[in-house]
Amino acid sequence: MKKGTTFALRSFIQLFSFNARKLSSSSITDTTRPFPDYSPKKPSLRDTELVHQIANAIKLRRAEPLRRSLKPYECKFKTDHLIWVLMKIRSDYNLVLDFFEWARSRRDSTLEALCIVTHLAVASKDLNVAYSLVSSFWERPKLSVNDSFVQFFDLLVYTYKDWGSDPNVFDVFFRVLVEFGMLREARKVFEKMLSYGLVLSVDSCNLYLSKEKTATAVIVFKEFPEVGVCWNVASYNIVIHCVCQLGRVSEAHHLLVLMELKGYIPDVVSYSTVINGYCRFGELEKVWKLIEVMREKGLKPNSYTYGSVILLLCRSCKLAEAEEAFREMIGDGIVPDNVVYTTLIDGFCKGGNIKAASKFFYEMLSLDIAPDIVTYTAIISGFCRVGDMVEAGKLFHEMICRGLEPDSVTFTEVINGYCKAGEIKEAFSVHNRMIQAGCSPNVVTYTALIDGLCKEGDLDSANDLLHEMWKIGLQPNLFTYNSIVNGLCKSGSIEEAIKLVGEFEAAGINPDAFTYTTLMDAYCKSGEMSKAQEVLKEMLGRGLEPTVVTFNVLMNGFCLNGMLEDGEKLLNWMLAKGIAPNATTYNSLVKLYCVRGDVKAAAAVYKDMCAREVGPDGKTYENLIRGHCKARNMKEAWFLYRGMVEKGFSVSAGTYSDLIKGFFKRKKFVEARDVFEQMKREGIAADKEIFDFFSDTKLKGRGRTDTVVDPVDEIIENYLVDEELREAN
DNA sequence: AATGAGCATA
Repeated sequence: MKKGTTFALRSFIQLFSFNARKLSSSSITDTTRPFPDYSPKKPSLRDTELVHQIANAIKLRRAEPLRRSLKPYECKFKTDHLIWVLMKIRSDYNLVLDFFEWARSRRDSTLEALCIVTHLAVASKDLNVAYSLVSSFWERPKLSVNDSFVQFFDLLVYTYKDWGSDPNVFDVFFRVLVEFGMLREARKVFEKMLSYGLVLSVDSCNLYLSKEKTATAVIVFKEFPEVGVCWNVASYNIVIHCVCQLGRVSEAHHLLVLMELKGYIPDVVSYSTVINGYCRFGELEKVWKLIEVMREKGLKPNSYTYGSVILLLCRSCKLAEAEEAFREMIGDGIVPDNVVYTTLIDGFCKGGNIKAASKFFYEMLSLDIAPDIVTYTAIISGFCRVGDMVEAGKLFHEMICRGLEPDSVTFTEVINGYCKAGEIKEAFSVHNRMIQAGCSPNVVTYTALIDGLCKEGDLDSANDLLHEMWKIGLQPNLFTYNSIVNGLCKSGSIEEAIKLVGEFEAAGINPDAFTYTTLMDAYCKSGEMSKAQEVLKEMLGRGLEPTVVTFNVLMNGFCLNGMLEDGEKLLNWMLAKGIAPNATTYNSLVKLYCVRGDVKAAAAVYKDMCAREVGPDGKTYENLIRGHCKARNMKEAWFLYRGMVEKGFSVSAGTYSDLIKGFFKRKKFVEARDVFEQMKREGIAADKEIFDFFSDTKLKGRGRTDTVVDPVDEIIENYLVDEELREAN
């Protein structure tokens, strides 16, 4: 524990502020209460004799174990004697501790004695022991917490004058309360101490400030100086953080400026906290500017500062810049920690670039930076996201082997991964393991399972699970209901879904943009565009903010239904309204143009999206490659394929097929085979069509031998076996 | 004194 410093408030002011003013010191005596006198019960003659004997025995036989020295007195010793003995041995602090422990072990201790020993510990500057003595009071359950607290505190005050008179004791007491989350009680202690003319140390007040609710902390920060607390830089940092948490980042920035004007020199933490605030609200420009300012002040951004910036860049899909910032940080001589690595890993996983994420993961391993459960959860979720449950399972196992216990987040992530991969059985088996491991599934876990069942079309089981949730006392939330709404929609029961929305709304859970977007999507896909627009109207009427996805659903609807003009109109409308389209928005249009055979138009859309700095995703590439392959424009298709791989997007079996077919049509057999080999290396099985291409060429003798797949090629062989089996059935 | 992870929509 840090050493606390307590000032006698009034004398502090007298010394430094109102040096020679007697008036203030006389007004002090008016308002300040003196500490009470200590008047213990007097021992009887017989007790005095016993106490004397005990004290002498343990003092003289200091070298022996206390238990042995006290053996002769064991029977006669009563709780009342404890304090009288302590009075006799108080100058020998270590003896006091031993004796108190002895009395405690035979349950002959009192709260008053605990207070006395605490005072002696503080007086001996043994703050750690003082801290654990006070803590021990709350670690052993008492009848009523509140009563005991008052009792404890009153006794501490009562014994103060005679047993130590070291004001640090109240800092210790206060800190324990704060650490135990008893903030109201801590506050009471603070105020009581004021009435005795003592003000607790800044360090203790900072601890309290950091644990208090954000809004309260801001108020405390304003009020405490009035009673004599002199805040320091750390206090400012805590409050800056609170103000950021309240979403008032510019105010926090203002506080940063203000503190400097008041003579407190902001440090790296002050700047980093405001920077982190701006990062949370996506104000990248202000972030760069502030980093510049802090550099000018001679402060070097550290891994926290960079971590915040990197997180923002990841969240805004600027992964290349995130990596750039990371390299810059290393170039700056800052050693990255596991948090920064985890941020990057998670960022790249969410951006669909599992390769880059893995690269960072192994990079951190090679640097001996130990991944923790958050890191593992991030990388596992990355593999889950791309549907690679084999790798996800491996990492899950590896993490357990490293002695890291998966928590409910990790388990839920894996369960969700299996659900999304359609492996519901596996998901439930992990669910069972989770329970066996003593980890309780929560609403998120159940929602993942329900969503998985819904996507399987097993709405009955989903419903059963919903009832199980109720049974074990878990309240389904909006996520849970939205999953079921989606399930109903996908199974064609849009009306049922709408009924359910009405039901949970009546139960006090209001539908959100997700709910409405799901319903819109259902109508779009069933070709009922006017109904979809009605849902949109209702959603807007309720003041719900549509998201890009809402418009993407609409865009997808237009494109699916061949309403190209409406789609283009929607895009322009979005641009005019300042709603930033993303890759999915453009993908719908790209796809429609490709389907119509208008690759030129598709390429124009692609160019447009790039010009607007919307990064293409895997789907963009897939659609464009398919379009170009269909148009036999293999140069362009190959270029896009290279770009796609370079950016780390995984290439699907479909895209490989498109390329192979395209090359075949162009009679580029070497290229076709290269792609096929690459596909094999990735462990992706070719479909029948591709196989036919290769076998046809072979049969017809059109291809050169080296372009033909080896007849013992395992994939084809496997395929043949499969086909034969299928045909046999 | 300040950073990182899970569930719903295209």
